Amino acid sequence: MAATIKDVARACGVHVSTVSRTFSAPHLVNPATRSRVLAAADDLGYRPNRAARALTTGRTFNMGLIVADISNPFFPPLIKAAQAQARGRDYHVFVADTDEDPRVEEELIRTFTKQVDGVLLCSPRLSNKMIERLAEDVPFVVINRRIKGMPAVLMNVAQGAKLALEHLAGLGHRRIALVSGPIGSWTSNEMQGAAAEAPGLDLVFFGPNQPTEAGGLSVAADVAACGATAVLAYNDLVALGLIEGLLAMEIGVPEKISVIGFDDILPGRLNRPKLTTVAMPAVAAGRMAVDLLLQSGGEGATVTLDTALIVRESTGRAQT
Amino acid sequence: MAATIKDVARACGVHVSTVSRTFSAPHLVNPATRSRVLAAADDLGYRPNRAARALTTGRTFNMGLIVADISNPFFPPLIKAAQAQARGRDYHVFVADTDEDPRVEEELIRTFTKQVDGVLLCSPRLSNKMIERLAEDVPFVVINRRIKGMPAVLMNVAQGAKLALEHLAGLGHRRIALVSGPIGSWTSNEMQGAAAEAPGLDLVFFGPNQPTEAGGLSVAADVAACGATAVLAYNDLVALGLIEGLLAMEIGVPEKISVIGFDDILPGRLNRPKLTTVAMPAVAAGRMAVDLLLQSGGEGATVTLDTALIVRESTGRAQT
DNA sequence: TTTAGTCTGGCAACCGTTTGCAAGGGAGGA
DNA sequence: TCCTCCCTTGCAAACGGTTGCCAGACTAAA
Repeated sequence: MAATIKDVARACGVHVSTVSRTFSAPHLVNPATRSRVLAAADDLGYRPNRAARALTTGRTFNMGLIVADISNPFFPPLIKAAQAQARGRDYHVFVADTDEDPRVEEELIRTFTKQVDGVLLCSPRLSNKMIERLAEDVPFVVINRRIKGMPAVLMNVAQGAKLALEHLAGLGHRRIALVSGPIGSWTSNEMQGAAAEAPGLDLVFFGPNQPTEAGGLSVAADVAACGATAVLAYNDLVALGLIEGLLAMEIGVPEKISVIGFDDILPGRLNRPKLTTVAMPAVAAGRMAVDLLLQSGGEGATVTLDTALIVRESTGRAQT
Repeated sequence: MAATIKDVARACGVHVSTVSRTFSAPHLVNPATRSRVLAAADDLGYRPNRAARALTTGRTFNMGLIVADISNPFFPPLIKAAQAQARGRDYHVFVADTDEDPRVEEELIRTFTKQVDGVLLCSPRLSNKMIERLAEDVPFVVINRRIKGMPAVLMNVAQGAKLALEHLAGLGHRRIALVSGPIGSWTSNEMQGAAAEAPGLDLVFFGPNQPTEAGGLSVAADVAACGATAVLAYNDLVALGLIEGLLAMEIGVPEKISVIGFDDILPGRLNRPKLTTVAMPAVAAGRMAVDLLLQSGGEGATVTLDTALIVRESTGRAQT
C-alpha cells in the first residue's frame, strides 16, 4: 500500500541507498539529486518506515512510560512533562497502564523491548530482582524506587512526611494514623521510615491499602475508631476517600480529625475542605527521567527532588 | 546483546526457520525438536524481536490511542477499558497525548504508523480532510467524530443535551447559558445543535473555550452577567471551574445558578455541590473502539452509545 | 516390494532501511 | 598531460524474523 523507499528510487531512477541518504544523511547527496528525490517522495507520499529503520540502526526514538494507574491524577502531569521533554529531544513517549498488576507490568515491559529505546518505570510494583533481570533487555529509568546501579528519579518522601508530621505536631496532634499504600511501594516504606523516626508521636499504622479513593474510604471507620486526631495518608486519593468516609460518619474534617495527603492533585484543590498535602514534584520528575534515560548509557545516576508541604483546609488544631 | 533467533538455532544445531516455527507455528515442528529449541531459547533468554517480526508479517499486535488531554479525568477510564479489551485480544495499547495541539496530533499519528496496527483517535482536533489523508497510511477508529466511511464510536451527546435541557426546563429555567468547548469539537457542535432545537428556551452561547477548569473559570463572570439561571457546560471540568468561579463571586450554586456538566468524572462526584452531569459511556466506548478496529478491514461501521442524565446537587429550581 | 502420502526441516527470498566499501567522474595541482 | 583527491552514487550485506517451496525420511496401504 504505502510507498516504500524502492518506489521512490524507481520513480526517480536512482538507487535506494541514495534515497535513504537523502533522508538520513542529506549532505552526502548532490543537491540536484536530492531535490529530485524529495519531489518524488513527496509525490508518492513516502514516509520512512520507522520500524524498519529501527531494525538496522537499533534506535527507535521512542520511549515507553509505564504507570500503575493512569486514573490517578498524580500521573498525568508527570506524563505530560515527560512527553514535552521528549518531544524537545525528538523522541516520542508511549504510555501504558499496568492496572497495579505486576504481571501486566512485566508483559508491557517485554512488549516495549525493541520497540522503544528505553522505559520510564513509574512506581513499579515488580520486585527488584525482576526489574534487574528485565533491565538486561532494555534500559530503564526508575521513578520512585531505588535499585542498585539503575538510574532513578526519587522524590523526597521522607522529608515531606517529616514536614507533615511537624505540622501536625505543631497543631497539637499526638496520636496520628498512618495509612499506607500497596505492598512493595517504595513511597510507602519511606513514609513509614520517616514516621518511625518522629519523636514523641503516637503512631498507628494501617495497611496495606489500595492507593485509591476506595482504599481510603474502606479504612475510614478503622481510623476513626483508633482514637487518632490526625491522619497521614499514602496519597491524595486515599486522603480524599478518607475524608469522604469520615464526613459520611459525621466526623468533621478538620474539626475532629485532620487529614494530610501526598501528591497535590487537582481534585484535592477542588475538594471541600481543600486538602492539605505534601506536593510531589511530578513535572520535574517526568522531565528528569527523560533526560536521565537519554544521557545514561545505563549508568545509575540518582536524582532526588524535594517535596513541599501545602497547608490548606483539611488540617487544624487538635481538639483537646 | 540480547539473543537472536540465530543464537538459538546455533545452540541446538537447527535451522533458524525451525526456531521461528517453534514460536509462530509449533504444530509444524516435531515435539522432540520443539522442546530442544524451547530449552535452548529459555536458556539464552531469547524473546522474538517484535519489531523485526512486524516487518515481515505486517502486524505488530499493538494499537495506538491518541487523546487530547490525559489530564482530563474523562479519558483514563476510556483508556483503561481499551487496554483491558485489547489485552483480551492479545493486543497492547500505546497511549499518547496531543496537548490539544493538532500538529502534535499529526506527528503522533505519523509516528504510530507502522509501529501499530491501527489508531484509536479520541476527539481529534485535526481537520476531517487531514484525518482522511492520514487514514491512507494506518487504519483508524474515531471516537466522538463522524467522518465519512471511517469506523466511529459516537456518544449520543445530542440526546444527553436534550435530557439536560428538559431537566432544567422542568426546574423552571428559561434563560440558559451554553458554554461550549474548543473549535472544531464535534461534541460541542452536537450540543449546540441539540440546544438550538429545544423549544421555548432562551439560550446564550459562550465559546469557544478551553475544555478545562481554567476555561470554566474564565467565563464564570460573563455567564453570571448574562442573566442566565442555568448553565450547560461543555464538560465536567469546565462545569467545575464555572462553579468555582461563581462561588468565588458569592453566587450560590444551585441557589442562584444551576450547573450541568458532561462526562461524569470523579472530581465531579467529590465536589461540593456534587455535580449534576450527563454521563458519557467512556468505558463502553473504549471497548467498542478496540473491537471495531480489530473487526473492520477499514470498513466504516458506526456505533452510537447512549448517554444518561445524573442529577446530583448542582441543579435546583430556578429562582423566581 | 512398490507406491502414495504425511511429517519434518532446510533453503532462500523477502520485509524496508542503513551503511561500509568501492568505482566512476570531474576538478585542481604539478 | 597526468596524478590526486573529493564528490557522488551504486552495490551488497546486514538487521531479526517469516514463509513458500522442496526434498528426504517414514509410514501405511496395496
